[in-house]
Amino acid sequence: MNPAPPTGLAETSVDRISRRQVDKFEERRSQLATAAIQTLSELGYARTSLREIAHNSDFSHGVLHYYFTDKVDLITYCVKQYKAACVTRYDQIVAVSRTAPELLTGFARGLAQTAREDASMHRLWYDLRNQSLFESSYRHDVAEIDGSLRNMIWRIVSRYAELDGREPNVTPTQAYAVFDGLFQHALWQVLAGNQAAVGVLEDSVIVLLPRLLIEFD
Amino acid sequence: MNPAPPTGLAETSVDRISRRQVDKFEERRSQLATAAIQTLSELGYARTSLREIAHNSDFSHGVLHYYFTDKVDLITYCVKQYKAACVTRYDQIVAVSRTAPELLTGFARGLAQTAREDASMHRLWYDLRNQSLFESSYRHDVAEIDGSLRNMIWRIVSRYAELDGREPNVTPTQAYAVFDGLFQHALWQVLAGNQAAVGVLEDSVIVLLPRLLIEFD
DNA sequence: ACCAATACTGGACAGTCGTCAAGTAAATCT
DNA sequence: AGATTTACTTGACGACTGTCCAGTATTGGT
Repeated sequence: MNPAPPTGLAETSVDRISRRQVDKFEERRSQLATAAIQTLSELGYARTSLREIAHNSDFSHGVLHYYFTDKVDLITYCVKQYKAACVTRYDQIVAVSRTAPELLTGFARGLAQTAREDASMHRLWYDLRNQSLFESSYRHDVAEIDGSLRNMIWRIVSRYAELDGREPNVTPTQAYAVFDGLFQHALWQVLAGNQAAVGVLEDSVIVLLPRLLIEFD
Repeated sequence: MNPAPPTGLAETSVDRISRRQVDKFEERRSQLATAAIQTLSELGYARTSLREIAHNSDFSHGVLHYYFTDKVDLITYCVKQYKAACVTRYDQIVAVSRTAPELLTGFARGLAQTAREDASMHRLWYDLRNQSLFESSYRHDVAEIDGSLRNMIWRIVSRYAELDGREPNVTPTQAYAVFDGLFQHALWQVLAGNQAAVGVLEDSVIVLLPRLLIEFD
């Protein structure tokens, strides 16, 4: 029923057509996934239904089974799409920072801004990560995103160490766990109404990141 | 319909009777909550139904509305009951440790053991904490438990500092966020099948706790 | 203009959900 | 022992769920 993906290497006219179809197909999938992500971030996994997702899109509920085989397929697709939008966020801070303090404050401010402005999006991430503890269907993709986030944090930590002329004294996993913990708690506070928590988060990052490097002798 | 709680100060015979009834009432509530917690820790919030909870108890599904007004009431009760069993866990380690290294290894080992043996229980905690980001009904009780856990961590950190003759250099919130982050990531690994993660957790705690104190000059 | 393939709608399905109430069993009191 | 309250069961209710499908609108090739 669904259009087949492009098959051969030589691009015949048939292939060109089917590729255009596949592009449109992918485009709509992405569009529906966006509506799904919005719904999920508002209601949470437990209370999100396919009908509600469709209601937040321009289409009826039946279309979801035209573009996705089932609910797991849809949400898996959402998780992957979320990743693409999220992971590269801090690489620019790494790129532009010329000194260690500059990178430090930039990173801290970036995390704080994310907690302030993208709170719903990130509670969705934590919700889905938690779902993967119960439904193994999501585990693989969640692990992939988690790894990407860990790498992102590590790029920051190791670049910070480099700019400061020192060496990291923790593993990537440890660094990620620390900042993830800080961010998560700030997020909880923010969503509970405590806007001041983003300032606390910012300060915490500034205090703790330097301590993840080896001490001066 | 439900027996009233004890009313007055002077304990008449009527009061004694009603208190006995209240005790039995509370006992059964606790019993049902235990079945609910077991179910929740196995299936997660999103897939736990009242019928499944009743199925994991000795009673039929109708009884749940005899002892709880609705689902929120039941789960709120579960959250509170969970707290009582969980929070005091590490205080004994603080009490018996005579030296800083002893407390350090005891704490690290305790966390690792918890991640190994009570994994399902704790993924339930994270699941419910996450639910509270979407359903404000649970927010108050979750915040209370979170505060208790933070205090528990802080007792360990401050006692560790005391035994080591130094001072903590982080806030209670920061310390809690760090160890919560480490624990959560280890828990994810364990539930994904990577048993080695508990060793990593143990090492991480031993590496990081000392760095939460002010450095020697 | 016609036709076939694609895109989408909207209703129906079987199942499950939380909730409730009528009815039975058990315990308690007089 | 009989009467009354408490404890619990069972079946039902309407609402909602994911899934599927027959049918309609839309598109694009010829």
